[in-house]
Amino acid sequence: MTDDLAYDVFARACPSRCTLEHVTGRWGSLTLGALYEGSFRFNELRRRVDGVSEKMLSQTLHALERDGLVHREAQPTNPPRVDYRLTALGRDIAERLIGLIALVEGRMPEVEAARAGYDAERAAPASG
Amino acid sequence: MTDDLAYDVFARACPSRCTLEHVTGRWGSLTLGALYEGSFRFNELRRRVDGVSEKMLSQTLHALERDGLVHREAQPTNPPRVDYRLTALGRDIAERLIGLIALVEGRMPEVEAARAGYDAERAAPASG
DNA sequence: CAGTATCCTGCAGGATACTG
DNA sequence: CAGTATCCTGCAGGATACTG
Repeated sequence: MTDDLAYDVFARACPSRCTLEHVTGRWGSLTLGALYEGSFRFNELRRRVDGVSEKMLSQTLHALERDGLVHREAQPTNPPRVDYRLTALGRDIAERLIGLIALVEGRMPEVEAARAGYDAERAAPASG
Repeated sequence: MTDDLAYDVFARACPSRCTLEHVTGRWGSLTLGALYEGSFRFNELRRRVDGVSEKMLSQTLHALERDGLVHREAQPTNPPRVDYRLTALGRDIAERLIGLIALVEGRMPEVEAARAGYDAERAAPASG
């Protein structure tokens, strides 16, 4: 049993914050985003979720499956075929998450401008 | 200069993902949530954002200020008084974030049920 | 293919002490 | 009060090897 305990420890400290972390976390959000596009097999997901390792994808999918956001369907063939897709709940949450991401992305010009201003102020503190 | 470089390094890898991480990250989300309630001073925020250390609150506020989500207003009195509040952009983003959180919290019964099912299946694999 | 098991490292972030 | 500077540690998460 890898570090399956990870979410147990987490679970102890969090009812919903835990799920939120699965949803908004680095790999969680990217995985939900990928699965919002459709159903995928493990290695398809690995390719879609840029930069994710086997271990982290596996861990992320387990967490999301346990939370009831992702459905895992395994065919007992050889070689095995496993498909992952969002549940209804997962789709609802992914939608909101994507909404938040879209909002932030749409406002990036403002963010970039703020950053430029902030940095400029630090570079030339005399002008204040 | 503490680890101010942290967000520079980040910034190199991310245009919007970086901001997203500030928004959805552990302290970022809690800080936005707290500031959505009103304007607060540094130590007021420390008390409201449960469990945050001085260092992390300072770092978080800097990141959010730089991104243009939080406005910092310092009075040059002695002792100093500094107030933090959301900008218009910060409010828009906080609203969406809170919407996501509310959705997840509202659906926690489903999540808990899914977890119970998942765990039960693991505990008694014979019943499958 | 779809994972799990081990080992290892960087860095988020806590604790503590200090400053204008 | 509102922070910054230093030091230190646990753990997220990568790399690699292995399995049904």
